[in-house]
Amino acid sequence: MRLSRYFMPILRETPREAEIVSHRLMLRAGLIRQQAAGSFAWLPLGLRVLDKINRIIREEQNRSGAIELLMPTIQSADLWRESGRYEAYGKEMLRIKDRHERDMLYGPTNEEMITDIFRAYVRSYKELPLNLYHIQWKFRDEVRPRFGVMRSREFLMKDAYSFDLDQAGARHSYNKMFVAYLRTFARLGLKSIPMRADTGPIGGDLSHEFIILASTGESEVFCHKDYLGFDTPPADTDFDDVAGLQAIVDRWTSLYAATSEMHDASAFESIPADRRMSARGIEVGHIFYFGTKYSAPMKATVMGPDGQEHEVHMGSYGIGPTRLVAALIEASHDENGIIWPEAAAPFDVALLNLKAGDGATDAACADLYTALQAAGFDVLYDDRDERPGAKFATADLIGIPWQVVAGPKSLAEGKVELKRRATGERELLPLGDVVARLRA
RNA sequence: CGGGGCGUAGCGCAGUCUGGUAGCGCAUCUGCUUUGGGAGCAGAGGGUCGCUGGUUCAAAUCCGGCCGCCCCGACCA
Repeated sequence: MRLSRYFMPILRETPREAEIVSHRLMLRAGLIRQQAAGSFAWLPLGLRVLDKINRIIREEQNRSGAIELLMPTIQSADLWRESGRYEAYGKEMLRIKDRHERDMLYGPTNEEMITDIFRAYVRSYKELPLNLYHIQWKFRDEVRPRFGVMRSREFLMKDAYSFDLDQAGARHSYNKMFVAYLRTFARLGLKSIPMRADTGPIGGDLSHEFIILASTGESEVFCHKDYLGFDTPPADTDFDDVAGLQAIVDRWTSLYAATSEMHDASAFESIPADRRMSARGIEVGHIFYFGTKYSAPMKATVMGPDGQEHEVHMGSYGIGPTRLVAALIEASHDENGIIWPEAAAPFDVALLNLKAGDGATDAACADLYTALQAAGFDVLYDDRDERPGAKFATADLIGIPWQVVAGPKSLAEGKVELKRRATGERELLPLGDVVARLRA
């Protein structure tokens, strides 16, 4: 993409409304624009990041056996009356009437609707297990939206819903998502730690929040330091291996880890002092098992091998992609701007033409641009007629992992400079070596 | 929902206390010079001062009502 033809409205100064670093940087780098309290337009650069995140989420959901569909944002109140939540859900639910005065709502979540879809088609235990997910906009009318997309009213959510014949099956479904989440966050360059979460009236141990560590995180977390060294389950993990998955989950839940709400000081104190870690974190995922909470009132049943109808055991599993964008920035930035992990970066390489308009420099950049694209890299080519300083500042701000800097000075020797955004390391290398170096 | 704060040019701000014809920086446009860490000079354009009543000869400024946004707390992915 040629920057001169792109739409990337960066801000030199920080808008007043932004307090936390991710919000400031998202506005400055032209990722989002606020349209109302807790409601944001995703500008081209931000949308690229969101798409990258969604792609990884999809790959890992699919790998675990979950199946994607897409449900509407506007739902009928009738379904929610069936589950009893139309009355139970508070003012966070945005209630709407259509032209016929029918009660509608903008979905804050989709348990009722997915249960309706399930019960309409699934009759037999032989069709289980089943896990259906979608990535769809949600709306929760928060009393006080804040921190940009970290806590907005409209937000994107990947929500998956599992259906099983019994609790043992549901546990395995839960474990699949548990492992898929570990892999998803790891691929985004994040260290996530599953922490026991409140299971509400259901009880049991099947609810975890996935927390990533960031010094500016919203909540205080306490955990055993050894989690930092745990390996991520590999790509070839067998999701049908019940015992194997359980072993992974057991390991990842074997040590103490809790947010302040679930914190047990005495349990924490029993960890050797040098293994204790208290830090700040951001919740990026939440999974839980809730049994027959919806299948019972909504009569979602299947015929079991015993010839009896069984209410299915369900679980739901959420990740907030829009919130993840902010979380990535909170976890990775410096005073100059964003530092994207390669997997989520809007572009792979920023190509800086330090003297646009100069024949030799333009020609060298054009060649590099073509070669990098041919090699499969997403390249943002800064071909604007700007001073070098402005280009460096822009590239640092938007956080593209690699900068290829081409100016008359180095080109005179047939070389360009390669800078790694994360570390600031620079190296001079011959024009022809750039593609190979980036591939390494 | 309780407490606090802020609405003046695209962005960041001054001006409000003490009423008197709306200003600064950045950005934008034109021209020239410049080109390895947010350039210089010269010129230009851009504002119903959030909205609405009122007081006054006169309101960004004083008074009332409303709207929007932000921060802290309670609540949440």
